[in-house]
Amino acid sequence: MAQQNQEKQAKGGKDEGIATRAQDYSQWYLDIIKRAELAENSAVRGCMVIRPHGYTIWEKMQRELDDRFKATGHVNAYFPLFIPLSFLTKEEKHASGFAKECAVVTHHRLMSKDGEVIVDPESKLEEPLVVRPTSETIIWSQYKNWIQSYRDLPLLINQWANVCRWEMRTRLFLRTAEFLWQEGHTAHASEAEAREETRRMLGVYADFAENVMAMPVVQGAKSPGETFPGAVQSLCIEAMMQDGKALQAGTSHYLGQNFAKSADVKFLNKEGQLEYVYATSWGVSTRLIGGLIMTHSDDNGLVCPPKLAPIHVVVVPIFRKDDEKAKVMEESDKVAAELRAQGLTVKIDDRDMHPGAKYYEWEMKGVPLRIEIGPKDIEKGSLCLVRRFVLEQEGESEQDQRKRKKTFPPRAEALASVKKLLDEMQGQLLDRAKAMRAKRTRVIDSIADFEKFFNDEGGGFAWVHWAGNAEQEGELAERFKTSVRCIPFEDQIPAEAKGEGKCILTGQPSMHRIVMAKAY
RNA sequence: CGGGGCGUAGCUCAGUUUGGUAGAGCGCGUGGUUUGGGACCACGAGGCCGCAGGUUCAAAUCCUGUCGCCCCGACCA
Repeated sequence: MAQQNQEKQAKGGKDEGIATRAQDYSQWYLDIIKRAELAENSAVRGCMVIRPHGYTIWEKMQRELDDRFKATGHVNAYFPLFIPLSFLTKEEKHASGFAKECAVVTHHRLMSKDGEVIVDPESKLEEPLVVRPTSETIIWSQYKNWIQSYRDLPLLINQWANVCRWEMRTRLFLRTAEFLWQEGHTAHASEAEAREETRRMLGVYADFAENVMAMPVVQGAKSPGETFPGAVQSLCIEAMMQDGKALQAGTSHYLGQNFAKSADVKFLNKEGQLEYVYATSWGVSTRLIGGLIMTHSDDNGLVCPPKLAPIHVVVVPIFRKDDEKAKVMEESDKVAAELRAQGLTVKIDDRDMHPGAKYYEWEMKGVPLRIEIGPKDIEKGSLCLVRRFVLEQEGESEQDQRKRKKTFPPRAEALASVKKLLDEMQGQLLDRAKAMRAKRTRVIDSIADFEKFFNDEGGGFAWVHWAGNAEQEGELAERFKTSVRCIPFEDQIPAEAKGEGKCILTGQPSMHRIVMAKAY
């Protein structure tokens, strides 16, 4: 950003630019988060402060997801932040999977000494407490008391919580030491039912991603190497960001009887026999906000799908003199009231600033629709509607595109069209994201083409036949920084990628193609 | 955790080579003129130069340590 700002200053421009995607994609991502006031770093390494504009997006995500969880029969509950160390050691694979990234509480008291506050060495806990990296262990220790009979099943519980994973390298939203998420934990009387639940909740995530976030995803299973510690099988949704890298946007795990065994949770089935319970867990996190940014935003700032936009419409009053101001403000209030009556969130920006400055600011913050109201509009009985974005047309100048964003419909017509317009924009975002993904998706049958795709053509999703083992996957990771993102379900495979073939690396027969990509 | 870069006003950065009273632009406050794509004038507020030691008559500047941020690796949702 420094270089760009210097350029802008040299041109006499304003010191308010962000990096462009072409210049520096990761800087662009960070600039947007900062300038749209979504989040910022905190005094604690790796932990972020989610600012109101960002948190509102999360609240809207929560509402949409929670409604879907309830509609599929789940209820919310809350389990503790702290997990006794001994709990975490019960399930061996699970424990070793998280061992390297756990925060541990060892004392319970502070004291003053020589003017400083120190940890009181006398207050050492008998058993250290682990700050939850996920809650399977503590939840299942409780489920033991709740489940005796098949009549107690299925147990369908979700919790909204924070979790802590002590990451070496963090990035706002995508990977932070503490993050917010939901974790569903269900118990079932049969493997089939648990597997069905695993798949159902992945479907909920996919529906949410596409229809609320306007972010298309590929649904499938994780390779053994990427399976959740302690799970029998992990399912995932994978989205493609604008730089062609994959983002795991949600996971749903079939846990088999692993946690039931480690927590000793048995139930009496209809036949009167004791059996271990079958389990699932599934989660999405604030990482989705990172995915949202990298799917839709542009060089002017955040682009937010209307369904998640903290503000749907910003009204910018325009006036010169006091008598104009009175009329314009009155009309602005009326317009806002009529839109609010339609259930829309409307902000009137009446700050004493030039209108242009406000336009830039609200574009940066991703408000989908702007209404400019000035004396001319009142006189003509029309409104000036400005969309946050229009679909790109080739060879179009910035000026022309800006014009295309604006319309001046009669007042009544304008107010009646706002919801339709927002819906249309929601749809356009999904279409645009799908087109972007299609452009960076290839069916690939040789390592040479694979290399060309990732090294020369920018990369993306490569649909390849794969029969390699974990070690061979590692070889590709070393050479191209790619990994198996998911083993897609049959219905997720595009027509041109269907059918059997030979492994791209080993030449061994392969039943169907998988998705390889670089990943966040 | 390894390699590289950077920490000076809210932001972006000069100043560090060669030690000598802390700078610019933007932003912020007040007053006035302005307001249909980032307004202008005047006045003003704001920094123990990331932090802690050390060298020195004197440290933003030299030395040591430490913390944080960014980029690239390894690890990960």
